[in-house]
Amino acid sequence: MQNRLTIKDIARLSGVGKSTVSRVLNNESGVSERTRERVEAVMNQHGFSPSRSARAMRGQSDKVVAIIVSRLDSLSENLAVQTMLPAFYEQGYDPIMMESQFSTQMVEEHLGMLQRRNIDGVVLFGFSGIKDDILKPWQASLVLLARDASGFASVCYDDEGAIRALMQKLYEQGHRHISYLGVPHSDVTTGKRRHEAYLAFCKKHNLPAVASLPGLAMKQGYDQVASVLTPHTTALICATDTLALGASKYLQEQRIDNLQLASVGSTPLMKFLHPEIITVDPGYAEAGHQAAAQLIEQINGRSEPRQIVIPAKIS
Amino acid sequence: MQNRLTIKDIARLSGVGKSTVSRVLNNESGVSERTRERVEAVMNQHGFSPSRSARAMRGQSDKVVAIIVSRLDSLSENLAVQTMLPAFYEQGYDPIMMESQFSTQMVEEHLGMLQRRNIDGVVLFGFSGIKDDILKPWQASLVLLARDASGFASVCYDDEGAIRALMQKLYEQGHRHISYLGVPHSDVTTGKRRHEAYLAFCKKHNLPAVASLPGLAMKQGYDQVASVLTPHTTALICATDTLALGASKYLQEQRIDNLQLASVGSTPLMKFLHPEIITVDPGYAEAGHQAAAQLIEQINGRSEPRQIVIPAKIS
DNA sequence: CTGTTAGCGCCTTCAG
DNA sequence: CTGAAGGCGCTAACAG
Repeated sequence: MQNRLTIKDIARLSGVGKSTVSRVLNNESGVSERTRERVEAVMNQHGFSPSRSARAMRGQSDKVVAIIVSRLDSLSENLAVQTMLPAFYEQGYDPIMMESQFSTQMVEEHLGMLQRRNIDGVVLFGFSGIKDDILKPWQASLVLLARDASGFASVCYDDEGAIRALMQKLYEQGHRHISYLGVPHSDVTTGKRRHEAYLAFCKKHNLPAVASLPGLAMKQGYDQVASVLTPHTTALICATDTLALGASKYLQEQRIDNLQLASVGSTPLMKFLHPEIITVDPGYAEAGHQAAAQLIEQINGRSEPRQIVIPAKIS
Repeated sequence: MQNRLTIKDIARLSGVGKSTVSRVLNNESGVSERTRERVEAVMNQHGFSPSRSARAMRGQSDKVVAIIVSRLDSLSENLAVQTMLPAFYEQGYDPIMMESQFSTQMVEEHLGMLQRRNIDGVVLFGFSGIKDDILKPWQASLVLLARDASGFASVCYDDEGAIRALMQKLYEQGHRHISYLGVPHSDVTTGKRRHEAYLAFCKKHNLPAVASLPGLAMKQGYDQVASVLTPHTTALICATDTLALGASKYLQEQRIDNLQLASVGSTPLMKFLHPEIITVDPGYAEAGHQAAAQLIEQINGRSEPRQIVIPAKIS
């Protein structure tokens, strides 16, 4: 870890000047093919790699980004992060992880810390309560996930499309009494948009709407399913897989098995525990990919903040 | 993000020399109280924070560590990482995340990458197949989690104690036909040690041992439970919560409800889905904490590689 | 095309 | 106790 070579060494070893080595290193034009090859040979031979810190000091960028997840054990966020990591590595960025635990205060603290560390960019998994002005300083180097805000880059799921797809499927199967278990409107995407999509479909097809919006937690699903079940109910849509997990536990306990469950989010756990549930994949993997790509483009100044929506795929 | 202040600015603003500012920054002795206060005042006033890269360049350490998890969605590893992150932040270390997906090749690649980046240390969640010689170069700055290897620092769970505690509990409840669902011996800790602890208990108390070691996956638990159920079986121990999840799905489907389940690993998901299962907490949270602490001590040269074992807590 | 010359922000002698 | 000078590894002008 100690006596690593420097460009100076490489220069000496290949009989050229430091700057030539630097040019080769950065694939700059204006180096003869012969010289380049020679220098590259020496580099490989010694397994040379330039000092990050030194480059950072000159270039202002240390090629570090942060990913702030809400919870490390969020099934959906995991899927997104899983595709994000390789994408960052590929471009030479080191992703550091932080957990917000759905606390705006933690987000603030983390962002403060990141700013002091002069980090290149941030992917933030959004949740309700985050105020835009906290994010302001990051406008140019932030990608919001699962949430959008005007002026900020974001990668969102197609909340409306996802719900509509599920409803459509159930409708085609003949269901006419479909209940809904969701999240309060204070959560704009998972809460409001999905619920409204449900209501819209019901209205359009003249179906009775029976809904409850307890929250994101499994236990809330478990506790509240009963409240949306009527004697006519034949199907139930859950806004998230977590809610569906809670709901189905209740249904199982009550031995209610004449109900078609459907939910947004086809995580592996869900697929395994309840393959009978109709799910729609909001495209977590794709979202992770896009978020990383977008952030990198922004960092390199090759893109303005864009708002991306991932199409949902029924599965 | 652009024109941050430097110690030079602070020096000018407080009417001292750069070196004095540097001394204050590093809490070095040999600065008069008055000067120190003045400089500190200016620093706070301007929210000054020194450039990481510049310090790194001089000091060799950029205060970055890596955490290599096997899978981002591992419930147990998540719990450990959750306590690790704050511990690292507190000491000024940035933890970057990597996923090995149980592939030794990925581990190699990641470690190579980390070495090139001149990182300070690594926490590696071990699994079977990792060869010691790959880790050799990291001997001084690596902490192995959930696995041990001679010469390396490690934080392990008390596999034997955990199983014994579960067996003891079941035994006290009157169970005499306890089956076991585990992991192959190629996995030394979760596989071999736990299984042997089971066998030892059976032998000591003269119980019949009925076991199968399918693997780590939920589906394997699901597929293999049947093979360890005899007409006499009244209890079943699973080596991991994941296996237990798979097993209990099968039992539920078969409407087998006269079986006491027990498992190592009391993750929140487990607690929620199956509160009736007897679990023992291997101390994931504590392990994360200790791993971070140990790594930091090693980096600072304040500790040799130690092998730590976390006591299991029945819950 | 290539080498030389300055720094980037910080820490570390070495003189005052 | 404090300031000035030098250098860490690299990039970016500027000369050849």
